Amino acid sequence: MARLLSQDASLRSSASEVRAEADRVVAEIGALDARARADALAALGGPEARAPRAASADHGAEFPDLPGARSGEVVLRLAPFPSGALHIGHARMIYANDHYRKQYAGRLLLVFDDTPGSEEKKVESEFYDIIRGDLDLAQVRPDAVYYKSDRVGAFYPWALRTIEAGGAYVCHCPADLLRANRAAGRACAERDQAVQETMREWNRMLAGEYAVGSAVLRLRTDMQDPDPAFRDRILFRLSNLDHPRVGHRYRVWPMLEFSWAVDDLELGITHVLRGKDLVIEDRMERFLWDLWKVKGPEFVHWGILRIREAKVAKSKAYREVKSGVFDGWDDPRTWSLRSLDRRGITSEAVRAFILSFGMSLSDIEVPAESLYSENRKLIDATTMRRSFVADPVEVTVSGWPAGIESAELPNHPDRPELGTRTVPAGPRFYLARKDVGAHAGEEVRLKDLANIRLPPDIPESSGRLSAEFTSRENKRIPRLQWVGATNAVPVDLLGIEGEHTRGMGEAALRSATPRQRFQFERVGFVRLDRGYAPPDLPVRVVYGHP
RNA sequence: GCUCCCGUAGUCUAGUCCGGUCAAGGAUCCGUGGCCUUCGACCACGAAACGCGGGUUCGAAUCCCGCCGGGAGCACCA
Repeated sequence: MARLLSQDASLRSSASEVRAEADRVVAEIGALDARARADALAALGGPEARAPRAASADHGAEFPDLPGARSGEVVLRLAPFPSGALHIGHARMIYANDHYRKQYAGRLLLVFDDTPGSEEKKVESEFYDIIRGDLDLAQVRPDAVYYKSDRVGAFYPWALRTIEAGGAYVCHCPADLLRANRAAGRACAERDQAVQETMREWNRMLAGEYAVGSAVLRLRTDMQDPDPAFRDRILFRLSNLDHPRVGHRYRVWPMLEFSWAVDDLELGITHVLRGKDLVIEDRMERFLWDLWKVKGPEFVHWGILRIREAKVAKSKAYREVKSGVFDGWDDPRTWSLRSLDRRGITSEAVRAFILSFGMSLSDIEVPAESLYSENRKLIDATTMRRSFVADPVEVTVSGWPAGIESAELPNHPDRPELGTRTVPAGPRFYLARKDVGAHAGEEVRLKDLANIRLPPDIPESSGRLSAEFTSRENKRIPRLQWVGATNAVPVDLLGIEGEHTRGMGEAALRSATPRQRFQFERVGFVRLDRGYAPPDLPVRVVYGHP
């Protein structure tokens, strides 16, 4: 109908009649089956019937073309601050950049944004390697690596240029006064400073004549700027924090915006991809480039992303790791990339998960379930099944048929090509206390094996009890997960809240080696941390997801 | 408070620039059934959305205005 109207304006005035007629025709067509419809269409010489709309591989999420980008000429950057391991929150920075690098056959630079930070957020030497390891895990290899701390000297000429252009002044206001003035839109007396005076002051800063906190170089924007955040922002400040790479060599350090205004130029960055929490930095960089009369890269943003389960504050993770409350940077509670790896969550799953959000500017909070779903798609078909029971009770089955000493179980119920394993089966078993309690006095089936009757009274704490064999007939009664007691292995299951669950695993787990993935039936996917080390170290596995 | 950004099912996302084929597509989650000796996977079916109010138009998720809601920034951190 739309096509009719758009092609013949004269019909528009009688649109309601056209609609009625169109509805009749559509109803008529709708009554035909697909084949008749296609035939009729062909008879009219029309186009082939359209296939139903198809979704793309990335769930259809959008990555619009980068403005002005040409294949082979795009240069992007990753700019982590080395004060912790890379978190799942960093994954968007990593994969969005990597996605565009591939799309445009571009280059991706790793630039450690290692200016000294603050007392609360310090640069620490161990994190350079940790972050590079995290990128390896993520399977994103930078084309080159730079360090801001190597480039401090490169920033000073640009500071001079800014001062000469009349764009900056040295301010001695204490931090709180500076903030109050900014909020009030009030200029301090030093704002009128002449270029020559600023030059002298700047040299005094460099010469170390001022105490930390007593002088800053500020950009002269406009103290009446409608955005209070943009009023005369700071360009350089003094810091005497010991830097892991350059020690105390520099006292005058650029703020993030200034350092990037320079490096985005000097490193030849063509496109800056960042979260929209950093939009004011765009404006700062552009302001400086205008002052310097140069042209800088384009900016593209994404919205704020939160993972519902991963709301741990970065500073909290840092404290807990340092104090030893957390295992380390791969403790599941950190939600670091390495902790996901430890849980058996593949980098491909993380990538697919992140790319599913596209470059949307919406602020979103997603459940980790979506990530788990991606991982399941990737590992389910190749992951062997194993039995594990938590909080086990040893059950001895009386009347167990002689001759049944083991069972051959498939490694994967849907994939016979993964083979089978043989596990000892009875008369002694481990069953989960929870299962036994829920079916006291009932006949239950040991999954894939035989039926037994549980005793009516289950002692709260006893470690063992007895049951009786009933039959091997495949009855539709509750089926319980079991582990044959012979050669069973103690297992320590580390959960994502850092909790440990002790249980028993089937004999086949004796030979399992670190980094192997399994699905513990009815529990979830796990990854082995440490193999069995008798006499006292249980197999340790880390829980991944259902 | 000021500045900027964002509002499509429970949660993400496509569609919005260039109004009609969108009685809105996909994913995930949830429910039911199947397969069936996993609470996993797979298959089938089902439930589920254009924030609100005006306007323009034959026709609005799409354009305009107002409102409401959410987020971010307002560090001598990054």
